[in-house]
Amino acid sequence: MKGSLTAEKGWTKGPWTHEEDKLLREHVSLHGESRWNSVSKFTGLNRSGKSCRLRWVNYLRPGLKKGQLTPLEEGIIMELHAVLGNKWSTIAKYLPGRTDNEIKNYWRTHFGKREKPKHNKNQEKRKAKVQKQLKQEQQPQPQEYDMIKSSLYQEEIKNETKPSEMQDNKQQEIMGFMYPTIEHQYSLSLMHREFSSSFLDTTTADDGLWFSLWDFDEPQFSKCVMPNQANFGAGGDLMQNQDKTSCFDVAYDNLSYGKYMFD
DNA sequence: AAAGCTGACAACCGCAAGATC
DNA sequence: GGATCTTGCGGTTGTCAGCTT
Repeated sequence: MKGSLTAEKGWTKGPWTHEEDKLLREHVSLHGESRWNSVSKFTGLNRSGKSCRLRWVNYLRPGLKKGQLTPLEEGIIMELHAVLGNKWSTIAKYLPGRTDNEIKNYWRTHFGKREKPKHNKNQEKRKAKVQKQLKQEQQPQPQEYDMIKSSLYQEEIKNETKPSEMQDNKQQEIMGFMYPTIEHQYSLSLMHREFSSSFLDTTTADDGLWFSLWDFDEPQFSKCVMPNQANFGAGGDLMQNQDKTSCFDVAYDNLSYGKYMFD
Protein backbone atom coordinates (compact mmCIF):
# COMPACT_ATOMS: atom_id res chain seq x y z
CA MET A 1 0.00 0.00 0.00
CA LYS A 2 1.88 3.05 -1.16
CA GLY A 3 0.87 6.64 -1.70
CA SER A 4 0.77 6.31 -5.42
CA LEU A 5 -2.02 3.77 -5.47
CA THR A 6 -5.27 5.16 -6.77
CA ALA A 7 -8.89 4.18 -6.56
CA GLU A 8 -11.61 4.13 -9.20
CA LYS A 9 -12.26 7.85 -8.88
CA GLY A 10 -8.58 8.61 -9.05
CA TRP A 11 -8.11 9.43 -5.39
CA THR A 12 -4.70 8.86 -3.93
CA LYS A 13 -4.72 6.12 -1.32
CA GLY A 14 -2.30 4.76 1.20
CA PRO A 15 -0.01 6.52 3.64
CA TRP A 16 -0.06 10.29 3.77
CA THR A 17 3.02 12.31 2.90
CA HIS A 18 4.30 15.33 4.86
CA GLU A 19 3.27 17.57 1.98
CA GLU A 20 -0.27 16.24 2.05
CA ASP A 21 -0.45 16.71 5.80
CA LYS A 22 0.72 20.27 5.42
CA LEU A 23 -1.95 21.01 2.80
CA LEU A 24 -4.65 19.50 4.97
CA ARG A 25 -3.53 21.45 8.04
CA GLU A 26 -3.58 24.68 6.07
CA HIS A 27 -7.04 23.92 4.74
CA VAL A 28 -8.47 23.20 8.18
CA SER A 29 -6.90 26.30 9.67
CA LEU A 30 -8.58 28.37 6.98
CA HIS A 31 -11.93 26.65 6.63
CA GLY A 32 -12.39 24.68 9.81
CA GLU A 33 -13.32 21.06 10.36
CA SER A 34 -16.06 20.68 7.82
CA ARG A 35 -16.75 20.42 4.10
CA TRP A 36 -14.27 17.62 3.76
CA ASN A 37 -15.35 16.88 0.23
CA SER A 38 -14.19 20.30 -0.86
CA VAL A 39 -10.67 19.84 0.44
CA SER A 40 -9.43 18.53 -2.89
CA LYS A 41 -11.01 21.47 -4.69
CA PHE A 42 -9.38 24.07 -2.43
CA THR A 43 -6.00 22.47 -1.90
CA GLY A 44 -5.40 20.35 -4.95
CA LEU A 45 -5.01 17.44 -2.58
CA ASN A 46 -5.94 14.26 -4.43
CA ARG A 47 -7.63 12.67 -1.42
CA SER A 48 -11.27 11.86 -0.83
CA GLY A 49 -13.16 13.84 1.77
CA LYS A 50 -13.45 10.78 3.89
CA SER A 51 -9.75 10.18 3.79
CA CYS A 52 -9.05 13.81 4.72
CA ARG A 53 -11.43 13.71 7.65
CA LEU A 54 -9.95 10.48 8.93
CA ARG A 55 -6.41 11.78 8.62
CA TRP A 56 -7.32 14.94 10.50
CA VAL A 57 -9.34 13.27 13.25
CA ASN A 58 -6.93 10.44 13.91
CA TYR A 59 -3.59 12.03 13.31
CA LEU A 60 -3.40 15.78 12.70
CA ARG A 61 -5.96 17.22 15.06
CA PRO A 62 -4.39 19.32 17.81
CA GLY A 63 -4.46 17.89 21.30
CA LEU A 64 -4.08 14.30 20.30
CA LYS A 65 -1.97 12.23 22.60
CA LYS A 66 0.71 10.04 21.20
CA GLY A 67 2.21 7.00 22.78
CA GLN A 68 0.96 4.18 24.91
CA LEU A 69 -2.22 4.35 26.86
CA THR A 70 -1.79 4.83 30.59
CA PRO A 71 -3.03 2.18 33.02
CA LEU A 72 -5.87 4.49 33.93
CA GLU A 73 -6.91 4.86 30.32
CA GLU A 74 -6.71 1.12 29.83
CA GLY A 75 -8.90 0.62 32.87
CA ILE A 76 -11.45 3.11 31.63
CA ILE A 77 -11.57 1.42 28.25
CA MET A 78 -12.10 -1.98 29.80
CA GLU A 79 -14.84 -0.78 32.06
CA LEU A 80 -16.63 1.27 29.46
CA HIS A 81 -16.44 -1.50 26.90
CA ALA A 82 -17.97 -3.89 29.41
CA VAL A 83 -20.96 -1.57 29.60
CA LEU A 84 -21.16 0.03 26.18
CA GLY A 85 -19.77 -2.62 23.90
CA ASN A 86 -18.11 -1.51 20.67
CA LYS A 87 -19.21 2.09 20.97
CA TRP A 88 -15.69 3.31 20.28
CA SER A 89 -16.59 6.91 19.61
CA THR A 90 -18.56 7.08 22.84
CA ILE A 91 -15.71 5.54 24.79
CA ALA A 92 -13.30 7.99 23.15
CA LYS A 93 -15.28 10.89 24.59
CA TYR A 94 -14.11 9.92 28.04
CA LEU A 95 -10.48 9.77 27.05
CA PRO A 96 -9.35 13.25 26.06
CA GLY A 97 -6.80 13.18 23.27
CA ARG A 98 -7.52 9.61 22.26
CA THR A 99 -9.35 8.65 19.10
CA ASP A 100 -11.98 6.01 18.54
CA ASN A 101 -9.67 4.34 16.05
CA GLU A 102 -6.88 4.18 18.58
CA ILE A 103 -9.14 2.70 21.23
CA LYS A 104 -10.61 0.24 18.78
CA ASN A 105 -7.13 -0.89 17.70
CA TYR A 106 -6.05 -1.18 21.30
CA TRP A 107 -9.04 -3.29 22.20
CA ARG A 108 -8.68 -5.60 19.25
CA THR A 109 -4.99 -6.05 19.87
CA HIS A 110 -5.30 -6.78 23.57
CA PHE A 111 -8.69 -8.36 24.03
CA GLY A 112 -10.21 -9.03 20.65
CA LYS A 113 -8.65 -12.43 20.30
CA ARG A 114 -9.58 -13.62 23.75
CA GLU A 115 -12.53 -15.84 24.35
CA LYS A 116 -15.74 -14.17 25.27
CA PRO A 117 -16.17 -14.19 29.05
CA LYS A 118 -19.01 -16.13 30.58
CA HIS A 119 -22.23 -14.18 30.68
CA ASN A 120 -22.94 -12.52 33.95
CA LYS A 121 -26.66 -12.01 34.41
CA ASN A 122 -26.34 -9.02 36.67
CA GLN A 123 -23.84 -7.41 34.35
CA GLU A 124 -26.16 -7.91 31.40
CA LYS A 125 -29.01 -6.38 33.36
CA ARG A 126 -27.00 -3.35 34.30
CA LYS A 127 -25.71 -3.04 30.78
CA ALA A 128 -29.24 -2.95 29.39
CA LYS A 129 -30.30 -0.43 31.98
CA VAL A 130 -27.39 1.88 31.30
CA GLN A 131 -27.84 1.65 27.55
CA LYS A 132 -31.51 2.56 27.92
CA GLN A 133 -30.56 5.50 30.07
CA LEU A 134 -27.92 6.62 27.60
CA LYS A 135 -30.44 6.56 24.82
CA GLN A 136 -32.85 8.74 26.76
CA GLU A 137 -30.28 11.25 27.88
CA GLN A 138 -28.94 13.81 25.46
CA GLN A 139 -25.34 14.92 25.52
CA PRO A 140 -24.78 17.48 28.26
CA GLN A 141 -25.70 20.99 27.30
CA PRO A 142 -23.16 23.79 27.48
CA GLN A 143 -24.88 25.31 30.49
CA GLU A 144 -24.42 22.03 32.34
CA TYR A 145 -20.75 22.16 31.56
CA ASP A 146 -20.59 25.67 32.93
CA MET A 147 -22.43 24.64 36.08
CA ILE A 148 -19.97 21.84 36.77
CA LYS A 149 -17.08 24.09 35.88
CA SER A 150 -18.35 26.73 38.22
CA SER A 151 -18.87 24.31 41.10
CA LEU A 152 -15.37 22.95 40.64
CA TYR A 153 -13.93 26.42 40.73
CA GLN A 154 -15.93 27.12 43.86
CA GLU A 155 -14.36 24.04 45.41
CA GLU A 156 -10.97 25.38 44.47
CA ILE A 157 -11.42 28.71 46.16
CA LYS A 158 -13.04 27.25 49.25
CA ASN A 159 -10.61 27.88 52.08
CA GLU A 160 -12.47 26.70 55.14
CA THR A 161 -11.03 23.48 56.52
CA LYS A 162 -12.80 21.59 59.27
CA PRO A 163 -10.99 18.68 60.97
CA SER A 164 -13.55 16.21 59.67
CA GLU A 165 -12.87 17.35 56.14
CA MET A 166 -9.15 16.85 56.33
CA GLN A 167 -9.19 13.42 54.73
CA ASP A 168 -11.57 14.54 51.99
CA ASN A 169 -9.39 17.50 51.21
CA LYS A 170 -6.33 15.31 51.01
CA GLN A 171 -8.07 13.03 48.57
CA GLN A 172 -9.34 16.02 46.66
CA GLU A 173 -5.79 17.25 46.40
CA ILE A 174 -4.73 13.96 44.88
CA MET A 175 -7.65 14.00 42.50
CA GLY A 176 -6.53 17.43 41.42
CA PHE A 177 -3.17 16.01 40.62
CA MET A 178 -4.50 13.03 38.74
CA TYR A 179 -7.13 14.98 36.87
CA PRO A 180 -5.44 18.32 36.48
CA THR A 181 -7.81 20.12 34.16
CA ILE A 182 -11.43 21.04 34.34
CA GLU A 183 -11.97 18.95 31.22
CA HIS A 184 -10.58 15.84 32.87
CA GLN A 185 -12.72 16.36 35.93
CA TYR A 186 -15.72 17.07 33.79
CA SER A 187 -15.07 13.84 31.95
CA LEU A 188 -15.14 12.00 35.24
CA SER A 189 -18.31 13.68 36.31
CA LEU A 190 -19.92 12.61 33.04
CA MET A 191 -18.91 9.04 33.67
CA HIS A 192 -20.36 9.19 37.11
CA ARG A 193 -23.55 10.75 35.82
CA GLU A 194 -24.07 7.95 33.36
CA PHE A 195 -23.12 5.01 35.49
CA SER A 196 -23.57 5.84 39.13
CA SER A 197 -27.32 5.49 39.43
CA SER A 198 -27.54 2.15 37.76
CA PHE A 199 -24.16 0.82 38.58
CA LEU A 200 -22.51 1.83 41.78
CA ASP A 201 -25.54 1.32 43.95
CA THR A 202 -25.74 -2.32 43.02
CA THR A 203 -22.10 -3.00 42.69
CA THR A 204 -19.76 -5.02 44.85
CA ALA A 205 -16.07 -4.67 45.40
CA ASP A 206 -15.53 -7.52 42.98
CA ASP A 207 -17.25 -6.35 39.88
CA GLY A 208 -17.95 -2.64 40.25
CA LEU A 209 -16.98 -0.02 37.76
CA TRP A 210 -14.51 1.76 39.96
CA PHE A 211 -13.39 -0.94 42.29
CA SER A 212 -12.11 -3.09 39.51
CA LEU A 213 -10.40 -0.32 37.63
CA TRP A 214 -7.12 -0.85 39.39
CA ASP A 215 -7.48 -4.47 40.15
CA PHE A 216 -3.97 -5.21 39.03
CA ASP A 217 -2.07 -8.29 39.91
CA GLU A 218 1.03 -6.21 40.22
CA PRO A 219 2.42 -6.51 43.74
CA GLN A 220 3.26 -2.85 44.17
CA PHE A 221 -0.40 -2.01 44.42
CA SER A 222 -1.80 -3.38 47.58
CA LYS A 223 -4.73 -1.18 48.29
CA CYS A 224 -7.34 0.81 46.46
CA VAL A 225 -8.90 3.80 48.12
CA MET A 226 -12.19 5.29 47.13
CA PRO A 227 -12.19 9.03 47.59
CA ASN A 228 -15.30 10.81 48.65
CA GLN A 229 -17.43 10.70 45.56
CA ALA A 230 -19.15 13.94 46.43
CA ASN A 231 -15.98 15.86 45.74
CA PHE A 232 -15.97 15.34 42.03
CA GLY A 233 -19.03 13.33 41.47
CA ALA A 234 -16.95 10.38 40.53
CA GLY A 235 -14.79 7.79 42.10
CA GLY A 236 -11.07 8.00 41.76
CA ASP A 237 -8.32 5.52 41.93
CA LEU A 238 -5.51 5.87 44.34
CA MET A 239 -2.93 3.24 44.91
CA GLN A 240 -0.94 2.80 48.01
CA ASN A 241 2.47 1.21 47.92
CA GLN A 242 2.83 -2.13 49.52
CA ASP A 243 5.16 -0.78 52.15
CA LYS A 244 2.38 1.58 53.15
CA THR A 245 4.62 4.59 53.36
CA SER A 246 1.80 6.83 52.31
CA CYS A 247 3.42 7.31 48.97
CA PHE A 248 0.92 7.24 46.16
CA ASP A 249 1.92 6.45 42.66
CA VAL A 250 -0.39 7.93 40.16
CA ALA A 251 -0.49 7.88 36.41
CA TYR A 252 -2.44 10.15 34.20
CA ASP A 253 -2.09 11.15 30.61
CA ASN A 254 1.07 12.91 29.62
CA LEU A 255 1.98 13.48 33.22
CA SER A 256 3.12 9.90 33.09
CA TYR A 257 4.02 8.54 36.47
CA GLY A 258 4.28 10.81 39.42
CA LYS A 259 4.45 10.48 43.14
CA TYR A 260 2.21 12.14 45.61
CA MET A 261 3.56 12.32 49.10
CA PHE A 262 1.44 12.74 52.15
CA ASP A 263 2.51 14.89 55.04
C1' DA B 1 20.34 -15.91 8.67
C1' DA B 2 15.82 -16.63 7.08
C1' DA B 3 11.04 -17.62 7.55
C1' DG B 4 7.04 -17.22 10.20
C1' DC B 5 4.40 -15.03 13.76
C1' DT B 6 2.49 -11.25 16.34
C1' DG B 7 1.42 -6.65 17.91
C1' DA B 8 0.72 -1.95 16.80
C1' DC B 9 -0.95 1.24 13.96
C1' DA B 10 -2.71 3.63 9.77
C1' DA B 11 -5.99 3.65 6.47
C1' DC B 12 -9.94 1.95 3.64
C1' DC B 13 -14.72 0.32 3.09
C1' DG B 14 -19.65 -0.01 3.61
C1' DC B 15 -23.46 1.59 5.86
C1' DA B 16 -26.57 4.68 8.23
C1' DA B 17 -28.12 9.04 9.79
C1' DG B 18 -28.43 13.80 9.29
C1' DA B 19 -28.17 17.92 6.39
C1' DT B 20 -29.02 20.27 2.31
C1' DC B 21 -31.04 21.11 -2.09
C1' DG C 1 -41.32 14.94 0.44
C1' DG C 2 -37.79 12.85 -2.09
C1' DA C 3 -33.10 12.87 -3.94
C1' DT C 4 -28.52 13.83 -3.19
C1' DC C 5 -24.66 15.04 -0.49
C1' DT C 6 -21.94 14.97 3.71
C1' DT C 7 -20.44 13.21 7.85
C1' DG C 8 -19.57 9.83 11.36
C1' DC C 9 -19.14 5.19 12.95
C1' DG C 10 -17.70 0.44 13.31
C1' DG C 11 -15.56 -3.37 10.93
C1' DT C 12 -11.83 -4.82 8.34
C1' DT C 13 -7.50 -4.95 5.93
C1' DG C 14 -2.66 -3.75 4.86
C1' DT C 15 1.92 -2.61 6.33
C1' DC C 16 5.78 -2.66 9.14
C1' DA C 17 8.83 -3.65 12.94
C1' DG C 18 10.22 -6.66 16.42
C1' DC C 19 10.33 -11.17 18.22
C1' DT C 20 10.55 -16.20 17.97
C1' DT C 21 11.66 -20.49 15.99
